[in-house]
Amino acid sequence: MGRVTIREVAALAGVSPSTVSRVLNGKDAGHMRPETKERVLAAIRTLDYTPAKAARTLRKKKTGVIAILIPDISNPFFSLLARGVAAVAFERGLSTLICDSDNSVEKETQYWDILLAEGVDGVVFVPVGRPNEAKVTRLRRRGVRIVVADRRVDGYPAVEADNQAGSAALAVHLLSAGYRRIAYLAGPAEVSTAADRLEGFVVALRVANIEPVAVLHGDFTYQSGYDLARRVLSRHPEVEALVAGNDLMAIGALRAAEDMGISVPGEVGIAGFDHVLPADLVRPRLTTVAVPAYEIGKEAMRQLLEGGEAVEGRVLPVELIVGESTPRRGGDSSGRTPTSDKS
Amino acid sequence: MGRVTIREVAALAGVSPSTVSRVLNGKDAGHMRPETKERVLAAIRTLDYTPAKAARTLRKKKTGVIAILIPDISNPFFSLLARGVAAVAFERGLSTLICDSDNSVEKETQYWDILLAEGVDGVVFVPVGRPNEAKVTRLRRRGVRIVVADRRVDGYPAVEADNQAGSAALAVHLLSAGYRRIAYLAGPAEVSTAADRLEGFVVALRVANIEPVAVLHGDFTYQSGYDLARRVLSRHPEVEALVAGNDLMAIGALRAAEDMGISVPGEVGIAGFDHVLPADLVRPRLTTVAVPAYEIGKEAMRQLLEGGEAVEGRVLPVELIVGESTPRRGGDSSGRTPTSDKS
DNA sequence: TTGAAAGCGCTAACAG
DNA sequence: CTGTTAGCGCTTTCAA
Repeated sequence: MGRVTIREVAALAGVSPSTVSRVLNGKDAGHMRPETKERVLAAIRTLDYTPAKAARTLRKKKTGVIAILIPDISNPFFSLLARGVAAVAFERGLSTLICDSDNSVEKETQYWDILLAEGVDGVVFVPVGRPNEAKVTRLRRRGVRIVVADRRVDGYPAVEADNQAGSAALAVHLLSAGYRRIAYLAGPAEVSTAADRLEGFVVALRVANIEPVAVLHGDFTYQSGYDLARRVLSRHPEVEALVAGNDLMAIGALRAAEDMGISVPGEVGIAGFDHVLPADLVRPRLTTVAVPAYEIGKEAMRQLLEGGEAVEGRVLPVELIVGESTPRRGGDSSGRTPTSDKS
Repeated sequence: MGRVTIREVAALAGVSPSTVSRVLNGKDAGHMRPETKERVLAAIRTLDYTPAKAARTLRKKKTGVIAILIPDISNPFFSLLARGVAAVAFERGLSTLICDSDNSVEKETQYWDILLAEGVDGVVFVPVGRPNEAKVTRLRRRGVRIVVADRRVDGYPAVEADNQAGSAALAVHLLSAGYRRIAYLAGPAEVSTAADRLEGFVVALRVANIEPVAVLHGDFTYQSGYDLARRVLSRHPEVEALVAGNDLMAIGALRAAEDMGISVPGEVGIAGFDHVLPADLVRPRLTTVAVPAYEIGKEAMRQLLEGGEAVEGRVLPVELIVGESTPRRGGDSSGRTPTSDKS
């Protein structure tokens, strides 16, 4: 029942605890008799010894724990990202602590205290909104490295997708498929990801001298996509395509159209962003932009390790996925006929 | 930069470290001068002191960390379950360590070593298959409580859904809707969840003197649902309904039928189990059984805390959700016409 | 090439 | 009611 300690191993091997420690830490490069080392290893095996992490941490002042602070682990995008972080951490022998802030800035703030007490060595951070500077600063002062993922926050190194380029590609695709009257259902204005996607899209349209029919802000949830789509579709019967800030909202929009008796893509085209699993399950298959969530996680973790003082962000490429939800439009640019608008 | 310690707090407050410790641990019930306590609290605030967890752990031999060991965090069912565990742990001031065994018994086994070193106080465990007894026993010997969730494993307390009852309800629904020729696409035979669902279903059919047309085993993934469905649909043109062991497999089956040009629910009905988000996004809406993943997580964590020696399982109720994928069948019981079978 | 000794920061007897 | 003392299990000088 009592834990096996390094002293017992030392005793069994007939050496001192320091020697055992050296073996454990690979500090035996060249200058240790292979025979001694072998005896220690044998003792470790017979006693089934595992070092106590707490003691080691206390001594070294490094926990070997990386925190992943994300808004919602049950969102497949974030869980993929988390897996990416964990994969790289695992390779390096680091543990990961997943902290789910539940889309609440308050809970997120609580977590900063916990992470401080926990003594994590680094944090991969996907903020819910504007992070609590004071709390975060306390960690940074203690030398904890923090990398922001999938967002940008001033003063922090960040790893994100090329949202602007993705949106631009999407816009070009829609334009060349014949869509002109387009409404944009954006994510929260204060999140850089949402803002970038919106801006990339609007700028690309502008090049063709087109303005969106409407721009509404939601919160990246299925429900907000549904609600905004209903609003737009009833107020703007002429709209030809709905572009959402992420896939979840796009799927919500799809259902809204369905519930209003508007056929997709027959009467209105729909596009999303992210390319998360649920989008694959939906019919018509969604036109979207694939964001490498797993890669973002891996890259963020690498940045954490390399710790170059570069506060610049790293931007990963995205890929346009053309589905069935935005087919080429016929010459008709009149939108739905008023009679089909049963808002 | 250097960490603030309990001694510095003590010095500033003009007391001994033990007194500070007492304040920190609420060991001041009645017998401490309020004034002293106030001074300590003030010192803590001015110095912005946070106790070092590692030191505390080393002393108390309790880490305050609960591990959640699950097969796949990007599966919405498990991430919901994990959130349930984390919610209860958070209330009690415990941290949670999410470990993703990636559907691999081997990685799961590795994790037992890590958890041992980490010194977790308890584990909520969703096994991939048959767990490595030896590794798990090491933890248990050291007093680590382990609760199995969403499964049963001999000798462990468990929290699971009433899979048999759910399957029975589903069977009754299908029978009364007029389905007779039913194939069952089960999960892995060695997982109790899959076995219970299958058994509950078959037993309920038997009451009506009916046997399944076929029973095939998959592995709970979308892909296996797809593959098994193709097989069944081409070999058994007479089949009227496909019942899958979980929603992911059911969605796979849906796509398989679609790809084979078989209409759902026109020619064949489909049902699943779990009622996870993606199932909501699919059309036709899936008939399924809602399993309270979040509640299972919460309850498992509670069991961990209560630690009653009850090795009995707690079984949570489920609810039949009737969707559009299994409408009442007309009198025709002839199945699809051979010509529509384009396997 | 190895051992002895001194803590890391905290808590828990045991005194007073 | 509060202080003193002795470690928890490990790593790391410093000596040998």
